[in-house]
Amino acid sequence: METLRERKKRRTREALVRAALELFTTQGYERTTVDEIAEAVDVSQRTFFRYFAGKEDAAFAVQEMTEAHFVAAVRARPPHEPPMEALRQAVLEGWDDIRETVESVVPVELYLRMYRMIESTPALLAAHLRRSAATEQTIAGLLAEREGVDVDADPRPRLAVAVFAGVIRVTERQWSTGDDFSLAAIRGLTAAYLDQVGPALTGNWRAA
Amino acid sequence: METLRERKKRRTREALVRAALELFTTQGYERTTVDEIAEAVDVSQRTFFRYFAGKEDAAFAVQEMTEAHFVAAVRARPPHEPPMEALRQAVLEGWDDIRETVESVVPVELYLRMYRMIESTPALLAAHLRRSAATEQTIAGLLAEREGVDVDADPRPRLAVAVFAGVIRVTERQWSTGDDFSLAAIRGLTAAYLDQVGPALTGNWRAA
DNA sequence: TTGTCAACTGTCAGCGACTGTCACTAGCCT
DNA sequence: AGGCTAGTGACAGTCGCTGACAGTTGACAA
Repeated sequence: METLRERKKRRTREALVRAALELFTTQGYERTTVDEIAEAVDVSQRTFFRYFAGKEDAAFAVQEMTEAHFVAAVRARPPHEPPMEALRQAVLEGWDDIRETVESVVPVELYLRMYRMIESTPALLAAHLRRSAATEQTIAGLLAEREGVDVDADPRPRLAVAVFAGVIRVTERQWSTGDDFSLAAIRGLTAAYLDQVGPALTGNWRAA
Repeated sequence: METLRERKKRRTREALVRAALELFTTQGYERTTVDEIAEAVDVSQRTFFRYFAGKEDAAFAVQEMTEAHFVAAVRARPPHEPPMEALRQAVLEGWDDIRETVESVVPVELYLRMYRMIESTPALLAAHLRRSAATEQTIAGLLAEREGVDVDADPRPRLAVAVFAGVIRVTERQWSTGDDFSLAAIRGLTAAYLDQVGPALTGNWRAA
């Protein structure tokens, strides 16, 4: 069972995340200082840095949970599914699950606002892309294992994941700049865009 | 013609770039301070920041030239070429041209070392990915124009570019972690990986 | 050629992110 | 109850970066 000390720690951490996201999404990321976040939770700046490696870390605390969920979702896919189909299903079916997990820490609405803030803040976008690249590595490893090929010898796992991730990026961007921020919207976009990959690669587009 | 002032400016800037890349590649990016770079060229720290928006900017000074070249190469492709073919040719044929341009500022060997440093330094990798994302936007616009479609209404331009960029990323990574750093090597990898996209997307991989 | 103007530059001062150190408090465990 | 230790606060210091101001030097006209 959870000791008092651990409980306090978890509370402090979650309070810091909530305060950080709230401040980031209202004043902007750069204009929010670590001191402000610490003060909002009534701890010292030094303590903030004991919970997070940096300001950036706090900003991605929730994203980290969703990434872990996606990886788990891919891992849970039936082994007979072709690679791209497994990725597709994992991302489409994962959202409801993710929603619940997120809600246990911060309001989903705050999570969505933060998502947009990441997309529109260069420093955060850069960090997001780097983190995505790391996740891609993990997924590539999973696919290789599923299909029984060697990740380093066979380029197909990494290529498939890179292509998939590229589509997801376009989807994210479109969703975050649109005006419908519902989960249904991003699911619809994801499915539609994945279906458009084939047409986008073949021939020229004037014929259609 | 170039005035004395402009000549001095250009020399200072190029000296700063060379000093920066030299220091970054030998001591590492984080362990190199702006003061060191400025001191190596015998200017004040303040002057460094008048030439570059930040330490990061200096690190990507050369990359910026190659990106501009790639965009120009795509723009120069015959309009009848299908989109993906235009990108492929632009990247494969662009290298020799780029090599010359790079050489006019820093030794190619230093450029290659810097490339690897970027791939292996999280902060630089993040910046690199963000910059790539920006370039992707530009290319997507070009493709849309070529094909006479609307970038915002038709997802295909962005999807095609995202897929292409994903493949290039995998190629870059493979090249920078391998042991053959020649231009021929990266050209070969690029062609091979682009050809592998189709197979990577369809069916499962065990059959092959 | 010379004087004026604008462009560059150096110096100084300061902010914010981040780190090391050290003393201290508060939960844990016997 | 009392020792042990994880967690914290306070303080000082480094580094990236910016603003303000003053000095210098090249450009260009008279």
